[in-house]
Amino acid sequence: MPDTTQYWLLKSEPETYSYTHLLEEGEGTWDGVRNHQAKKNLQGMKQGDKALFYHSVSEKAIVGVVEITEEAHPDPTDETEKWVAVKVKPLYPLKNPVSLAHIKACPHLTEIPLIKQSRLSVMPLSETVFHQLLALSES
DNA sequence: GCCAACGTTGGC
DNA sequence: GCCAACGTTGGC
Repeated sequence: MPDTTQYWLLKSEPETYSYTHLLEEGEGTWDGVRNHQAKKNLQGMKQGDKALFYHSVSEKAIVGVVEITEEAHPDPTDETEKWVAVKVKPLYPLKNPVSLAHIKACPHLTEIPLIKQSRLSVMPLSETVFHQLLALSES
């Protein structure tokens, strides 16, 4: 079987839903998305895909890696049944969180959606970028 | 606290 | 269909 894993970045305010919280729960539903582009990205996710977990606002850093455990289904928090959610489980936290400032300091990473489209909360990453971002945790 | 970037709403 | 007003997100 060819490896068809796709890579993503999920953004959350740690005060609302933190990686620590996800670790405690063991598995979490990624709901509450109310943006069409983010929705489209959620619908593109396949079970087994990997995503970076980014804490926005107060931390502004990538703090961990998660895996998609359930593909897009109706968002339980949405009464209109227009929006979708996925389920994720934590894989491992990063030893050193990768800060936004650190990412911005890398010339080869200035074109990623996290930088160019700061308000998007669910975005695709290429495999290369995914690994480049993880590598920053080691430097 | 401020502001830029977007998205949504509603008047016309 | 256009656009002003307003709300939200998120970086600084």
